Amino acid sequence: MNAPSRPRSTRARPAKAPLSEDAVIDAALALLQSDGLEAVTMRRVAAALDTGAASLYVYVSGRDGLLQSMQDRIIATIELEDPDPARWREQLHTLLDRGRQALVAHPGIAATLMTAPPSSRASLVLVENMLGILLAGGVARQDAAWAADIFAMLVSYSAMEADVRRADPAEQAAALYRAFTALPADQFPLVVACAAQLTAGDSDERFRYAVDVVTDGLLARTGRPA
Amino acid sequence: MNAPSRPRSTRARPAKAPLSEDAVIDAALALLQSDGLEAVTMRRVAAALDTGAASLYVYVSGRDGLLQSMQDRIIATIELEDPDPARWREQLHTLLDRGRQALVAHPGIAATLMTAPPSSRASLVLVENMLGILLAGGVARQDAAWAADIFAMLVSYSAMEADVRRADPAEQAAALYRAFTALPADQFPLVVACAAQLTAGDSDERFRYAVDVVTDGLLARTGRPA
DNA sequence: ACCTGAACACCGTTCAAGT
DNA sequence: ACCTGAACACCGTTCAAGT
Repeated sequence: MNAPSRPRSTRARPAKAPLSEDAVIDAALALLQSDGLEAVTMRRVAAALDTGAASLYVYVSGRDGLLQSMQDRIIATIELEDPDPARWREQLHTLLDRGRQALVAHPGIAATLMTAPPSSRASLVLVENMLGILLAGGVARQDAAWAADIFAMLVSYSAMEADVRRADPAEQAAALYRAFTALPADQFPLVVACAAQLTAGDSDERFRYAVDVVTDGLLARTGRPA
Repeated sequence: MNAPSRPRSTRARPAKAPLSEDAVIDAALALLQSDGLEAVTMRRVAAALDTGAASLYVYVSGRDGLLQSMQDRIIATIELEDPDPARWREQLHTLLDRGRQALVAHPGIAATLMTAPPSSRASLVLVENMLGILLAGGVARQDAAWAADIFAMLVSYSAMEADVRRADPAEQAAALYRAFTALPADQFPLVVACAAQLTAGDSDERFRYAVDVVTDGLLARTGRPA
């Protein structure tokens, strides 16, 4: 049973890549995309690699470390913008949208960004780029620094919202609208009156709005004494 | 060994409250405050109530339901503001600060708000109040509705940041500053140059800033065509 | 030197069996 | 009718024992 007639080229055992940190992260990302975040367990990732959970600890410090590495890999794929004072605001939108899309492409990862904010090289590159764009826009250093934090939060939050609303967002919004309008108007007059506004927009529109509001707020501060 | 001489009033067995949803939530909140979020397990909550985990399922739909109920209890404690056009901006800060403090007083609960946003009556009351304040400030309905979402996010995020920075925030900021200034200046010129700004401010200051920026952004839009 | 089976100390949730 | 012990199907992590 051990001398198969299958042709044995130099690549006879094709896939079965040797274990490595990258292989572990790849397997974990594949699992994340197919089965969601709670499927990313040490045991399941190991099973996907045809080994036991214990073997992963050679390449990864544990589940939290693995999640961090996954974040880094995703963040590193975000293409940067070369700051241009003539179109900085558009560049900001482009960069943040790319970040949001990278997270949305990996459902569940956004939630991990909130509990364990990334402090990796990849995220620093992003901060550097964001600072460049904001400073190109004439935003003061302190404002740019604190705004970078706010924008990062908007990206994560919006991606999380998109994760939650993935299934039939229009129907979810409609259900929310019905729930709001059905509330007792004497107790929730404004929620009832603003039901349409509260449920308006998909997560792209809401994201764009949030970025615009913060940007407008920054501009309102520019050149104004602290 | 079973007939103690201790005086036996009508309250001989003092604490041992009968199980109820409130009792379960109380026990869970106590555990949250003393041992953190990961200590809030069905088994440990049950143990604190001198029973088995299975007994909790009569009063609570499961761990997620329990966490939701805990959120609601905390949110319900937030005192509201009576919207006044003359001082709406101050009222907004007051309300949001109260929300933030309520979350910070229960370390770990903020993280659960991000993954499972509250849709309870208590949070609707808060949205109603926020809308009232913003509309009193002359903010347009659509802006107020979307801004309510952004402010809620700022509150949760800031509380989460405070949770993370609980231990020695000044030293953490100093360590971050050292890390930033130690970066290669050719690759991260702006992060190095803005190290002081990036690490400036405690979480109260950063929170106040974020609320102010968003408010300024809203005002910049007020009366401006969409 | 490298890898891993089996164990440890936990989880949330269910349900048959008890009172 | 109410409660719960014990079981089920999982976790992350460690480490002695194997190759």
